[in-house]
Amino acid sequence: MNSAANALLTTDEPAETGAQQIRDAIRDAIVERRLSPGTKLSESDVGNLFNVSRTLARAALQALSYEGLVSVEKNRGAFVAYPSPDEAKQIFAARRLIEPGILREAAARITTSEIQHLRQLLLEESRLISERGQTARRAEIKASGDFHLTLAAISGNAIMQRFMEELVARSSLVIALYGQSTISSCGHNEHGDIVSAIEAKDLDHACHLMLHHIAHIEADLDLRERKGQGLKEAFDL
Amino acid sequence: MNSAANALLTTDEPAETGAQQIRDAIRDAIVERRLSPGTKLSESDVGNLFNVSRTLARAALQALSYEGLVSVEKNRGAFVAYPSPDEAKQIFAARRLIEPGILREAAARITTSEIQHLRQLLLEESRLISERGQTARRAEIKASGDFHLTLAAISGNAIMQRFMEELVARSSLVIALYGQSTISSCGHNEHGDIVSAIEAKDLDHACHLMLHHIAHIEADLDLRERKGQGLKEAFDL
DNA sequence: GCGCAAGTAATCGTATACAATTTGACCGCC
DNA sequence: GGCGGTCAAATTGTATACGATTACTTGCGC
Repeated sequence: MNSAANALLTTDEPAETGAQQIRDAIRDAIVERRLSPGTKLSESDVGNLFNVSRTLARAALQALSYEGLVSVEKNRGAFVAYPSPDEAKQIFAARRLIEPGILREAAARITTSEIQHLRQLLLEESRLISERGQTARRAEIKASGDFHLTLAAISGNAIMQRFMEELVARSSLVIALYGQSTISSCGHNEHGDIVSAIEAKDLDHACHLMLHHIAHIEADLDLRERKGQGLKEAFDL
Repeated sequence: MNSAANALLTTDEPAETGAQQIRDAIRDAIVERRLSPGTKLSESDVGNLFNVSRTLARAALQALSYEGLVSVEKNRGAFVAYPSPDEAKQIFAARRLIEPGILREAAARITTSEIQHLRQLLLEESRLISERGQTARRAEIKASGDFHLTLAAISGNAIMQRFMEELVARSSLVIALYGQSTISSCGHNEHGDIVSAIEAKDLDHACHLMLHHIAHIEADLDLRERKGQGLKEAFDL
């Protein structure tokens, strides 16, 4: 749940308009890899699944297409996005470009209670890593992303926060497609090191660690054209 | 027209699906300040205006709300976004954070023909500045933004390009609301200086100029709560 | 005259219905 | 047997219709 992260400073409007709930549900499913890239998301099917009309299903899918999580092809349907290696590179290039800036901004505004909150997240994350089971894996994936999102939230810039939400979500897709090792966050807890550097007010070091962290994630990818880059829909299930 | 900018490397799908055409039309109107912040955009009115059903009008407005150009209020309607001073600060903070990175990326990949293209844009821009008339003013606003967008396009990162499109569009709204001097781009052609710095391969200087350029735009704003921040809809036309 | 309340008009939220396009299959023809 | 065309099924694109919520107005009571 990123509700923990959002609880910090997002202005939540409890009355969500149906379509948004569906959008969030599908997004969670994609980010947690319950939906594989390339999966067809028919408007009718989505509507039936959530017991709403095609109108709402369509709206939700359109919304997800704006975030780059699903690609809608004219008169053909919506599919869970299947990022190309080039797109993957762009996603991580964008993160390398953005995250140091967010980190600096966040470090300048961070309070002791927020640091505690971050440490809490890290604890939860490491607990999930040690745990077994698919649900734990999914929770871990989400927790790993929540660290970066929380940092963005602390930075106080809602726009950058939204950009990061998109980038983190799409990163999850890329890792699902091209990741090699079982899990994204490698052995050492690089997140913890970053927090420590922030706490020590060593921003340059923190940024350095962040860049390395992103590089490590990217290094775990095998970014080669999958067999059937163009005919990916062949087995879209 | 940013078609000139897009012509560089965006993959355009000529068959746009109705709603997108409307979205683009409204976005252009907002960016060119033919629509004032706070203006009500009723779904029915938009639909009638473009001779389409409310369905498409609604889709277009939803899309624009994702870009932050219109704000839809539940059961009340859609309005041209009325960015608060705080939002305005966040928009420019985001630009300061992002644009240097884009600049570096673009400078690393730029070709001589692209430099020529940029110079062409600058020429067109300065021509518009010297010209009189409202249409020239609107074209100038667009041209000023197109410089930044073209730079993003040259960077080769479609994601960052999209982020910049949103930021530039929203900047236009902010300037419309809080701008003091007649036009955003101040006296000296800072854009030209940036291109020169790029051409000279002096990236640090180019970034420096870019940051100053953004600062200059921001310095021209009077970011104080407008009278009636809350009752802005009182005279929404 | 002012404040409050109920009714009414307008607008959005959602569902359903119809039209257009694509896909896959079947059948005849070469 | 392979190839091309035509037809049917499925899916999306768009429009219309109905229900719900909000804002406005009108009228009554004070």
